Amino acid sequence: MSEKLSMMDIANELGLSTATISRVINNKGGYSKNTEEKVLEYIKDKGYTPNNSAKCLRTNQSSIIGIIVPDITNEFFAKIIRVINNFFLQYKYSIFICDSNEDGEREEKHMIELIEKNVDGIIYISGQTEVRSISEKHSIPIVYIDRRPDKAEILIQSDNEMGGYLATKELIDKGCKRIVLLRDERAVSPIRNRRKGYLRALKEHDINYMAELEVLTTPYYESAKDKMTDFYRTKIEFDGIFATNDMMALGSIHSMEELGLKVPMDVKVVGFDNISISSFSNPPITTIAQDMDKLGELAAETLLKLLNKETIQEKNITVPVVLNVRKSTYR
Amino acid sequence: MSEKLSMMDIANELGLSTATISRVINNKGGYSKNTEEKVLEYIKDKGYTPNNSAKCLRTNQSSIIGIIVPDITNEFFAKIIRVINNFFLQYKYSIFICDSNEDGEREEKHMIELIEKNVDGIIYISGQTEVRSISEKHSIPIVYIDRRPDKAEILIQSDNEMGGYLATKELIDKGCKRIVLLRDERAVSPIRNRRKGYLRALKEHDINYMAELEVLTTPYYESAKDKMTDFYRTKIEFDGIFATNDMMALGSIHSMEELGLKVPMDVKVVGFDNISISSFSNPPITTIAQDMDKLGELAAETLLKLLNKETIQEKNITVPVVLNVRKSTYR
DNA sequence: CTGAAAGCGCTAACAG
DNA sequence: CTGTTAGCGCTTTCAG
Repeated sequence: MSEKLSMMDIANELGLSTATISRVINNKGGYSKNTEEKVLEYIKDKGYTPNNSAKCLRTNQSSIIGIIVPDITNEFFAKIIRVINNFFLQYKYSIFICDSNEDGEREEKHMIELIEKNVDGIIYISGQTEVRSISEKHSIPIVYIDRRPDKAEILIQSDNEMGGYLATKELIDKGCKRIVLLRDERAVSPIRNRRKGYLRALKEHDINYMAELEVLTTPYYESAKDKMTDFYRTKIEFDGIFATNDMMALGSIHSMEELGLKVPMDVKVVGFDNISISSFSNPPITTIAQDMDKLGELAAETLLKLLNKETIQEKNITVPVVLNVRKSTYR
Repeated sequence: MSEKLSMMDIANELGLSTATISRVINNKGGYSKNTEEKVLEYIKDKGYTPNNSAKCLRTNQSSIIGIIVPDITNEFFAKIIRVINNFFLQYKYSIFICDSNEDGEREEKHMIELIEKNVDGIIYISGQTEVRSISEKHSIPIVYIDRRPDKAEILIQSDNEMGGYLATKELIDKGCKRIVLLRDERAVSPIRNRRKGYLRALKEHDINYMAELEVLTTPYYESAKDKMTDFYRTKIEFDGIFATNDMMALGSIHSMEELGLKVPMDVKVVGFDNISISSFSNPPITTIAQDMDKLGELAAETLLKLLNKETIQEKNITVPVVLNVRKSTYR
């Protein structure tokens, strides 16, 4: 209880100066074994904790890393956060998580918040197509994951093109000829690249791209389901669906089932992300697995290098993806 | 770029004092319309952001709320975080999230971290049975959610007893006589209470409690699945399973299926939490829905009251739960 | 090995 | 309506 202890209190109590206390706490050396013990013991006994604000004000180093994510509720992002958190824990950095709720305005507010908090660096997973320039006025190291804003300096992302390719190829290999691309309507870079992979796979197998097979939706279960139901009613023929994320894939599967079609017999489906639902659903969904651990780890490592003023040669790191074949594409 | 602007810079540039700048920024009144405009414009133009460390050092108010959660990757906790975050956003508080990874030691470290950061208050979802006493040495308002540590002052929790009761009653109503309690092996308070509800439902329906029908496991999919498979091999008869969370329920369903039993025909299953997987799995799982929104909201409101030095009469708030009947308990 | 003292950026009491 | 000033708790330079 009572008031929080300060170094001054300790110094007075022990007949030392704050300088010495500070030295011991940060073990900078230059004090006797005896003083060290005295100080350490006192601290432990009374439960002293340094005042981070004062420290930060003085040193201009907060030892805090900010992370901006579009949706903390999304397992994909939550996993990345966890990895980053674990990584920085060893280096005595704290993580400040900002959930932007897929809202661009809020992202900017969080950006300001992070600057006010004097964070030493930022890992930025943007929900937006373009990131505004606040960051330019302040020279904080930023590493981007997944979404590429126009002026991203350093970007870690999955090999989305390859993912799109593998997903589409899987459908083609399993006999699909008319493959719906059920995609996030936002033209963010991962989606653009997945689409490129889709196109490449079609081309390689001499299947013509048909614009009417491209269905746009917000990236959620409900809207994907509704959109596929609408699409089905247009009577445009199709025998496969490549959805740009797993929740959308699941939505499309449930839509098919409600319409009386069987997955994978009548329609085959591939998703993207490999969130846990994809393996627990019925049928389990064939999907492109992103390596969240690697994504987070690389972002963290890169940011750490930046913080240590090391130079980064690879400003654009791509993490491989893997096709997980499950029941939704069985023959 | 360049160095961060300070109030001093602005004051010099505009021929004012830092006091005036400060007053304008915090709109404390007592300045001319003219100065106000000048200052505000300058700030906007140059992109000044106050230094939170300095402010905090001076005022002893960080405007930060700390949240300690056992697992950020768990949808249940993620949803609560989101609600709390949204709530405090309106009140100009930032949220500092600490993921303890269900690790007691780390919880304590986070506690210290939060104190160092001078957080104004803490919302604490502990993974541990008992919370150590660090918090006692520092008088920070704490609101607990879900898990009750021994000395919790203020606790917000679901009506776990009722949940256990409703879950068990549902199984009994659907004809089950020998109901397995597949429970988290840790004796944390929500689990104890769910168990109490289980016992009450049995008693009310004149079914004897049988210790051999109580199966303990860690609260994850894999271990629950394995434990149920082991249990099945003991040949102890059972026709229903009440699992204390949804992932465990799902694990038990998959175990049953691998063993050749049909859910809900041969065995009926009820889970707890109502995470999204429970509605997307096959079969969809009957479960007890916790009201995460309410839980988070109440915790946030209560903490805010504490911060404003209002007195709390209700130190123990219970949030109702609801039974969601789905396919896993159809007759 | 240790201490004195300045100063990080801000707020608030006081003075005008 | 505005300025002066002290000081929050810490680190660091300089002096001893």
